[in-house]
Amino acid sequence: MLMHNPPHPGEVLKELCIEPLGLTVTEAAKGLGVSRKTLSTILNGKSGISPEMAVRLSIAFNTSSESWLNQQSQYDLWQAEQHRKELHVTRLSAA
Amino acid sequence: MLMHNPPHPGEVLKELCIEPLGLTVTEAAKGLGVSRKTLSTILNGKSGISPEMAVRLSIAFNTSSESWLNQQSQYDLWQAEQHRKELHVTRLSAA
DNA sequence: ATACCTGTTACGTTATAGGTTACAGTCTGT
DNA sequence: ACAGACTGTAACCTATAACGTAACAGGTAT
Repeated sequence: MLMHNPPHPGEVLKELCIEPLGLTVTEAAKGLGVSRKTLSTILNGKSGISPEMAVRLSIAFNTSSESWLNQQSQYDLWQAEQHRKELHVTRLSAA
Repeated sequence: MLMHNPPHPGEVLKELCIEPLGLTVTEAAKGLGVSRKTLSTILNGKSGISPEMAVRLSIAFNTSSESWLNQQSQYDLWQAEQHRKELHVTRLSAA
């Protein structure tokens, strides 16, 4: 289980890829083959990185698609773990 | 990038958790706090393991939620990678 | 000031996880 | 043998989220 709130992958994308290369949202979106809106919502943490988007990012930035999707998974999982106590789940053992 | 088609997480869940413990779908669903249908569709590969479901599984089977969600990510990513060629993405470098 | 480009928001579409309910098959107990 | 309870699954509906198109507000340059 993770200890600290992982950053939203869109934040990482912005700081590690978009800004260092001096790319605008428009340019990056065009390169990724998505609308400006789609990229914008990701960068602002409004939506997550889908599996297909992870592949797009891997092509555009020559990275691994796994790293992008794993970041998203860690983020989603941390959110879900916050409600662990509220889930009515019982330990399961041999019937 | 993964080389081989990863199994659907539901298949793993069935073979590693449900069947070894001799649990029925009904019993397991009750323990997990979800409907029989929800568990059934997962076991049959009709739906994936959501972040919340990963946490449920981690509680019920005393495992890590990460392992479940990562399995799902690997599965989803492999599907997305199959269409890598069809995505119109261009390499992005400094503007 | 007028035209263009920026990023973002509003709206509609589509896909999917989830619950409730209904169904078909399989036991079990009279 | 059959009535009842249980099994897993399918049908139907709802909620959430990713995506595109189009409209918007804020700049900048001509």
